[in-house]
Amino acid sequence: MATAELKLTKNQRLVLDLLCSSDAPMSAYSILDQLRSEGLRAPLQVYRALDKLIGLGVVHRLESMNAFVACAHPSCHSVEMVGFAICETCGKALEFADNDIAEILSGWASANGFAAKSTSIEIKGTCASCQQAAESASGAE
Amino acid sequence: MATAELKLTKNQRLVLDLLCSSDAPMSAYSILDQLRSEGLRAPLQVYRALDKLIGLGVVHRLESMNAFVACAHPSCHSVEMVGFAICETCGKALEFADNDIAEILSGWASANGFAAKSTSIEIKGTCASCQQAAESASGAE
DNA sequence: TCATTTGTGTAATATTATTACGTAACATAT
DNA sequence: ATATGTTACGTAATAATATTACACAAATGA
Ligand SMILES: [Zn+2]
Ligand SMILES: [Zn+2]
Ligand SMILES: [Zn+2]
Ligand SMILES: [Zn+2]
Repeated sequence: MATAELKLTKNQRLVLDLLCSSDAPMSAYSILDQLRSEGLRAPLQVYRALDKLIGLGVVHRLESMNAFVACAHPSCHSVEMVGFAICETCGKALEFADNDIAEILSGWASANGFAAKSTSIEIKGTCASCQQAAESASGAE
Repeated sequence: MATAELKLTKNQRLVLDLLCSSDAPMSAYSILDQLRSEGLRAPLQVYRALDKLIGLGVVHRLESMNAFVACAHPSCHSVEMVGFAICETCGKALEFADNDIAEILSGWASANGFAAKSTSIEIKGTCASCQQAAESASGAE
């Protein structure tokens, strides 16, 4: 994560560091709860920091979950197209980037006269490790 | 819209018909307000109807807007992959289906051991007619 | 210095969604 | 017909998520 050199305010830094240390997406209010000890008191302090970080591309919003996650990519913080595979069992979100999809989507957009600003792809399902866990559990019964 | 032959309850029918007659996505609470005259009183009545209709594939949820829209496709009501281009100016949502994208995404999923259940793609931007309106407005100044 | 932008803190409020509980309608198998 | 299981309904209360409004402070740049 090459976010250390970013010039951020105290609140923005707190939120970003927390998200980076989390292994799963967090809601704005759980971010707030975690940062009360650091002096944050109101939802707006979190939402403002999140807005800025999302604008920088170092945090993404998971639209389908009202949750937020640090960008998994070391440098290329895309705001234009972001994709996640979200496991409904463990709650983790795998970020992916796919040029082919980006091209098809921008092709569709230009063919339809639509000026795209940002695209979000969210796949819901079960991740590999949760599938294995489920298999071995049912096998052991 | 081939939804007439669907066997729905009164509340489900009310919600679906309202969404079909709307030219833009609606929030659950605006659906409720529109249907108060028909006897609906509580959010849950709307959410329950929406859950059912979404399960049938005749209504989609726009994750990024907390809004709901009737499926634009006459027969093939896909639950697996749905895509929308959402205009941030007029609020309308254009539904699209793209086999190429579905294939790439399912390819990514199987390569990563992820069992996908549903996928949502949401493109935010400006639709063709709103772009033209903006152009002619700036040209007229 | 002055003006502008950006960020902060607090309070109040708006919007979206769910839980809990009891009842009614419907299908269908005995 | 009656018992059973499933689905839907209505109401109330509450939880979870997000925004508006206002006043002030810090950083930025001419
Ligand atoms: Zn990213
Ligand atoms: Zn998992
Ligand atoms: Zn559809
Ligand atoms: Zn438009």
